[in-house]
Amino acid sequence: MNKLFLMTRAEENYLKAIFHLEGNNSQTISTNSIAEEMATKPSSVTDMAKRLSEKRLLNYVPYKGVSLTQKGRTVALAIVRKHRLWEVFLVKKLDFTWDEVHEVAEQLEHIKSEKLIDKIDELLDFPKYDPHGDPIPSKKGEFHEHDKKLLSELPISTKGVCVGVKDSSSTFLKFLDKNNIALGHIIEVLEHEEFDDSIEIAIDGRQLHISNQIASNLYVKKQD
Amino acid sequence: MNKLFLMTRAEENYLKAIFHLEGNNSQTISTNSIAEEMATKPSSVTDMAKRLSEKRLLNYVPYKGVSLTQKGRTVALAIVRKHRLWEVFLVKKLDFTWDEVHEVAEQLEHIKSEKLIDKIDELLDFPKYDPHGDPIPSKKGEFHEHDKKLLSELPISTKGVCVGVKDSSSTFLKFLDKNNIALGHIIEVLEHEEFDDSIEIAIDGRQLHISNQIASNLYVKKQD
DNA sequence: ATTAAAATTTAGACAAAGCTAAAAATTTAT
DNA sequence: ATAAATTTTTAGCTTTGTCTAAATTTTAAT
Repeated sequence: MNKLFLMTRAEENYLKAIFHLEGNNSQTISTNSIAEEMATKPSSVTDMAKRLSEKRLLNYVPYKGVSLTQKGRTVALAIVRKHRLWEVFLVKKLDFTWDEVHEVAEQLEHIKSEKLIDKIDELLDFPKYDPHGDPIPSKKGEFHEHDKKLLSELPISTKGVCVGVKDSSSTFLKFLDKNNIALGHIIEVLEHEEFDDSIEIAIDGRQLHISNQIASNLYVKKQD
Repeated sequence: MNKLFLMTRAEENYLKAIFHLEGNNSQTISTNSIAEEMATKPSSVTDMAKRLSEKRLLNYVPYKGVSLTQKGRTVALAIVRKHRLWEVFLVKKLDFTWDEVHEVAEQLEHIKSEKLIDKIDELLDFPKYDPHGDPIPSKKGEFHEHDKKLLSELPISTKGVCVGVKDSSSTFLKFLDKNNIALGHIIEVLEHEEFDDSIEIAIDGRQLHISNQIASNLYVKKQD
């Protein structure tokens, strides 16, 4: 029936990377940017672009770039779904911290068993977001992003719930842990230092001074 | 430190296959038998034998056969441990049946994360046997087989607890399910038909007539 | 509108892991 | 003990996915 099963690991990784690069804005993606994202060489990307184009997973126009076909997007969504569900599993069931999950999920996302991932989904009670606040596509590929904005864009004296991180590197996540900043916490912007765009925030009854670098990597949902 | 991490999937599968072929009797294994076990060609086995020998994971003497080195045995045990722990996980936590787990565990056994498998082990409360009654090596590689014998070898009027299956093919396991034979059940041999070596057994208060083919694929532990 | 710079593709190589067909070694049978 | 049969290895080829270096195309700059 569907040939999604005979995807190689490399092919899956390319589709996933392109999915991430496409983001919302659906422009065409350069081979160069894919190479950078995947820590490989542009010439390797070209090779793979041809193969995936053969398989109707990518639209590829030489020298112009690449975009996911409908079929390619479906495959990419399935992988992202698996990746994020495994992340939730690791955190909720095995007490991994949110900075430990990515590496392992990169492996687990390639396990081929529809039943397995559906059972994991069920075990976790069908979570909508992963430990970093990123949305988890449903079995049908539906998902919705939080209505979020960067903390750095939140006006003074307004409050927001922390709903995600932009940078999910281990160092950033560990910094947040150390400062007791976690998803679900309410943050109020108290002051804005014009000189370096750092801000003073209130969180959990504490006051904290954070750099713009931090604030522009934290997503908040504006409170009504 | 240890290079166990840069094993490829193929290499791991070879070591596992050789481990299974070695069994208790520690003779040298022919390339032919490995090829058969792995559904591949003897020439491919020779190639891999050389590579694994290079890596000090196998003792390989051309034309004479192959055996695991201590290092190779350690790697093989780690893979078997992962395979069997995942099988328990699938059955106990995700309601897979014992005939469904093998295929998925074949994939999961290659996930590289010591923390992951140790947490799974803990979540399952350090099981000693997998769903087919095979022993699970501990983190240190220790395990002990049940003191089992084949049901076909149990004398008349003696009882045994069912502790494992020899054949763990889906068809055999489904047959057992259909006849309500599961690990832990007590079986008494009532009669022995000399003509075809079939036997009459009592299990769960029922009486059942089973062929020698069945009886010689079921392990029991003799009751005291 | 040329030219220079940057991005992209092509060509050719390589490693892993497999295959087939032929050659060599070992075992078995007469 | 030799020939036949079997097992094992070698040699050479294939595919996947990568790389480097060279060639080509596109974009940017004067």
